Amino acid sequence: MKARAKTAAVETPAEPVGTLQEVRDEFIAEWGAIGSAWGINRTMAQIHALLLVSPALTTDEVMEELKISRGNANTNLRDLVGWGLVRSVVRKGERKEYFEAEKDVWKIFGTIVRERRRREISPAVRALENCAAKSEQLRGPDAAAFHTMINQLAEFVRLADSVTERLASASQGAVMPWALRLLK
Amino acid sequence: MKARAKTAAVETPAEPVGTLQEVRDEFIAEWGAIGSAWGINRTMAQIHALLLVSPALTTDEVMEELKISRGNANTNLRDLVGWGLVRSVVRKGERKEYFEAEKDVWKIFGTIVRERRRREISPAVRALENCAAKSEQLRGPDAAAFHTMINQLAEFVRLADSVTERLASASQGAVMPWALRLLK
DNA sequence: CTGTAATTTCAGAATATTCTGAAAATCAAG
DNA sequence: CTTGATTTTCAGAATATTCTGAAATTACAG
Repeated sequence: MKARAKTAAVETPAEPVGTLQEVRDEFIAEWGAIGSAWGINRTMAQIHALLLVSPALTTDEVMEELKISRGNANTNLRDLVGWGLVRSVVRKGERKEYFEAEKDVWKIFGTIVRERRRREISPAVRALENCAAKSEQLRGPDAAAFHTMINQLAEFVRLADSVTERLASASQGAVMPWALRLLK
Repeated sequence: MKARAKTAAVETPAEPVGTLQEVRDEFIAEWGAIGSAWGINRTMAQIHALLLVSPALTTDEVMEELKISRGNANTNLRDLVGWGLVRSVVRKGERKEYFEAEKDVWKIFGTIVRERRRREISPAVRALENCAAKSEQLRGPDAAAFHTMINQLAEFVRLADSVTERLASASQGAVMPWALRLLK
């Protein structure tokens, strides 16, 4: 049960910082909070966190660790697979399905950016360009001001869309020097 | 009521694209949807959209346009002012307060990035660094793997934090060439 | 096939978020 | 002060989201 090194009990004179189990749980809770601040379902983010710091786990192990129902675990694991953040692996000779998270932070970042672009930015671009096109037809002073504003927004979001497209497909090696340049 | 150019009724042989009123409402609905996809309250995003394409409005005008209650309008207007996306202006001789949106898209972008960094990224950095520090103390093979993962995440998020800090305070003139370089 | 483990689905329950409307507080002019 | 316009607050209602648990389905070994 205890995931402590065997020597720990006899020394460690300083204040205890918590067991691996405790720090792991803290991380899972934090990552869940971070996820929900960014529009990702809290449980999904917690499962993701758990898998980031675990070997491949089964649905039952995830249920047990996070104390969640089978339906909840199944749905969110599927969603994570859908995002491309988790893959399911089958071990030969076993019926059960195991789930394993991608652990390369740059790949994780690329996947999230790509998915959010696809699901949220690109539709927004289309919607704004549609409004911009319609406002083009309108005449009158109010329409002119409206048209100007919409066009500025559309142009800006289009630029953001292009930038995220590049970011999503770039590798760490490509992004780092670029980030460092920005940081002076 | 009709915000159409006076000539429109006699020509416009092509299919009508909608009145200014209609396109404006479409834009407000779209911007609301975009906002909620990014973790911003839908009504807040709609009020923001309305103010983006309007002159300064009073609380009552916002209520009327969006068909929302006084409490709702007041709270969300205050939040927008808190974000720095809207300012309240007082006209001499009038008691009522008017609300006016910042209309420079680059300033809007900077404000949003700065606020999200302050409210969401920076706390995440602190939380992760806290976990990283605690995991440092732990011993054992499981702890080592855990520690490695947490450190990679912490380092990555720290980089993201720095980049957004720069982005938030940069002007259009500074960001554009940098974005264009990225786009080849 | 048959039996059983594993997975998926989904109606209703539990939670969380947002909104309303009216009362309370604030403010400024007289 | 007093009055009336304006703004703020917040309890309860309405809505939206997420979760549970068990039944239905699927998949596979024998």
